[in-house]
Amino acid sequence: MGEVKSKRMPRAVRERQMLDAAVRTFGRRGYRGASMDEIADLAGVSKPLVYLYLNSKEDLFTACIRREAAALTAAVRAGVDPTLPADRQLWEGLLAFFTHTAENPDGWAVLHLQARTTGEPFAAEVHAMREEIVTFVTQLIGDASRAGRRDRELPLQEAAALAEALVGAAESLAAWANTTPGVPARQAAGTLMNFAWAGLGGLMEGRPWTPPERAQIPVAAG
Amino acid sequence: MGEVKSKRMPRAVRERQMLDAAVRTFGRRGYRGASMDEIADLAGVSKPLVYLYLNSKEDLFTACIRREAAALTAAVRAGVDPTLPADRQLWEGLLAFFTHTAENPDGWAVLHLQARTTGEPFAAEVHAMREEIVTFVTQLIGDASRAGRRDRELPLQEAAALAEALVGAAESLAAWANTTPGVPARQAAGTLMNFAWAGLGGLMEGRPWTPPERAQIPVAAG
Amino acid sequence: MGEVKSKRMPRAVRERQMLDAAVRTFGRRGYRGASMDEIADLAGVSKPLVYLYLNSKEDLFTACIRREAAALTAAVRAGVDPTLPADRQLWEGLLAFFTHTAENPDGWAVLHLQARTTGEPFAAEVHAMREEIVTFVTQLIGDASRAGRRDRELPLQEAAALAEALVGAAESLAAWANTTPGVPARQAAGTLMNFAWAGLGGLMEGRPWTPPERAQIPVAAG
Amino acid sequence: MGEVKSKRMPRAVRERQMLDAAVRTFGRRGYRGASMDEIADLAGVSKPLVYLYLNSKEDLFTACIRREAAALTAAVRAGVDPTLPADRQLWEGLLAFFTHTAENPDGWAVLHLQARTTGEPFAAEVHAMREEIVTFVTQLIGDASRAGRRDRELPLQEAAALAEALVGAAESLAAWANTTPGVPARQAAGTLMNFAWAGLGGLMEGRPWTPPERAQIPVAAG
DNA sequence: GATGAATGAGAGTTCATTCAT
DNA sequence: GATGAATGAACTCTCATTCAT
Repeated sequence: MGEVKSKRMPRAVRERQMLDAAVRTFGRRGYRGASMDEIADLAGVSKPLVYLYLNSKEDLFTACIRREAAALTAAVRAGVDPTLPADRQLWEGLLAFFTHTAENPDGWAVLHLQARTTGEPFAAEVHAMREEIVTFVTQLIGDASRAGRRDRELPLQEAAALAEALVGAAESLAAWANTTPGVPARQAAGTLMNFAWAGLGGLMEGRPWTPPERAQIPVAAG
Repeated sequence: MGEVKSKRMPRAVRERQMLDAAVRTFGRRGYRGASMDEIADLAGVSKPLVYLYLNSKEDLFTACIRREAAALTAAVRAGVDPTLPADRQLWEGLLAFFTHTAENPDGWAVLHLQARTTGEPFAAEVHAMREEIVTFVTQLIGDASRAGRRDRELPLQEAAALAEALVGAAESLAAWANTTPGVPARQAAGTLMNFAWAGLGGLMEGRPWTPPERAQIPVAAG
Repeated sequence: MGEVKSKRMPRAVRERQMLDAAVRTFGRRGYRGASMDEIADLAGVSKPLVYLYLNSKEDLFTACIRREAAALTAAVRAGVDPTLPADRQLWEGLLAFFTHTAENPDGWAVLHLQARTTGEPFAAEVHAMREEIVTFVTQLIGDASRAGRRDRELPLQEAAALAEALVGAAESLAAWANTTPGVPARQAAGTLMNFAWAGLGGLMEGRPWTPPERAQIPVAAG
Repeated sequence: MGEVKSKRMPRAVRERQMLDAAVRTFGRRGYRGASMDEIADLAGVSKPLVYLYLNSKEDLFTACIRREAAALTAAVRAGVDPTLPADRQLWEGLLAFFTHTAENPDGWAVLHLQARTTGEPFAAEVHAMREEIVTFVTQLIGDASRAGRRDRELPLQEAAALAEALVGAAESLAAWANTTPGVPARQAAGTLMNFAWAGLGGLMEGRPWTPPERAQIPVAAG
């Protein structure tokens, strides 16, 4: 015996196989470049079964987006301890984010590259997830601001713009880290944390942000 | 009277019309989502003429990428005065970049969103342009570092990673500024300049980077 | 009732229908003149199904050539008894050849007219089959020569050239017999056999080749 | 000085250039495979000029057929001396035929391969020319028959069928001689003359047809 | 007389999607 | 529950043909 012909599997399992195949195919070929044939083949099922379970290409893509978005936000949430100070929370969130995207490159490609370029029904889906993260970061920045010097608290809109920049930088660095060999998640997170917290100015003046516990987080390599 | 049927135009003019239409269509629909029919219609010509002048969909897309990449780098180069100090150069470059992308949203979409997701022949084309910019920013960071405190000069690899983060942040902010109404190029550039130069830490401690001339560049609104 | 919509047939049957339609269409219109639409219509199926089963126009044409070439050589081989003397073998081969081409005019047109004019991938396919036949005839001529007067055995090259002429004459006569009404296969074979074996000189001197069994094979009609 | 831009040529010359280009292109690509663009390019003129002079692709192809057919029949006619005995006339005709087709391979391809496979308006054009030649050969065979033994004169229909076979063999040998290197026109004509006049039987019994002294065959070279 | 500019019509091919079994 | 059979619609690309200059 063996799994040569593993027919008659419970629906949930089959569905997961299909989504796995779809995420991989959409992530590499894009929405239009991916064909239902290829996805069905990769999932090891017939095409009509894909339609029976997932209705249409649109629905299938949406299901991929939702699953991957949920997985990413869950991973980040799970990595952050909300009782810690803001900078520590940010550090942990970044670490979780870079780790998850590195481990799920196809899922990340679906979210970051493909869903955003394929047009409205899908872009909105991703936008919602992103908004959640940006809001979280905005709050973090606000908290840190209040906990810092009292002279000048950052107004909300300013904090939002900064959160946008920070999240954008993280997204770009994730793509860069996934593409460039030898750049682990921890290092990407370190680079960005330094950049964000100390700024170029601070870095050049020898005042880097210092990560917790593991004393040395090198900015790039060395 | 009336330009109802403005036929028979010199080749150069028609070609520009076609590229304009193609950039707009590719930018909004993506490479595969765009149809040559739609492009020809939008350009006001017949499909065969598009093929006569631009050869194929691939060639047309490549021509779009090249034109837009050249326009963007030209705009940034024109905006920067290489005799100024590094932070001023960065500021001017960002301003030029945000201004140009705001004025050419479709061109920017082609470069940033579509070309990178459509696969190798095209992604490489954009990668070359981006590399040029990243190198420029890396040098800027290096220069600033050498001009600052001598205690610790940033190593090249560190500067490169920071440049990557900075460029990535700029790219993301450009998309954000183009999408969010009421965020002009100047403000996007200001936010990013502050973020990069002072860092969140610096900002929260009331040490923002101060832009030249026009005394106050508020981070977000104001 | 009625077979108005006889859908859902097994693949093998559909494939044969498609090949039949393709042979007919290619035979009459030529490779380029035939459209996949027409072939699909004639086969009673939709175009995508033709592509699903036969891949491309090129592959479809190649499949036609192979099928018809195999059928023709099989028919000739089946008609010839290799234990008989050379002239009897030639007679039987010609008879089988003219009979088969008369019964499959479209297949013969594909092989003789269309495949040879459509360019290299296809011409080579037919050339191989023809070579087989020419070789067979060359051997026959050589055998007959050895069995005849010993004064002068035909050298191989001469036999090959004669075989070429004989096969060429047969091909031309096949087209003529197929086009001219009232010229049955048996008569075409008789004419050629006389021409080949006795030559014009022998015929005019009243020394025709005499076919076996059925005493009288008239040269043309009568 | 210099023919760099040899514009403004008399119509007759331009037309000949176009026909030359057309014969070459049609001969190699076939009617449908040849594009008016390629023909105009090869002729060194613009496409509208081709249309101005030759009206349409159909007309152009017809013009090619007519010109090449006229040239071929003229060459054969010029090679034959009608005062000689029948076998000598046949020999001279074959020699002229093989010589002309060897010297005009594209023209021969248009007549023999392309025009016959492209469908009715064109096939009829070639058929007429061929009929002329077949009739000529039929007469030759009849003459020879009457001049030979009186026992049995060949009936007309028999002579016609033999003429058909002879012409068919000649056509096939022409293609073979043009394709096979090292087979000059004289040899092809010799092979066929032997085949036709003596027959395989006669050849094998050592009674070949003997060509006239080489001296007075001025058809090809000398 | 000669041509650059332009197109209507149709070709091969692919794909998301649905029955009938 | 699962699939082999089948298709409507759309897409890229080409070609013969014609104006306007």
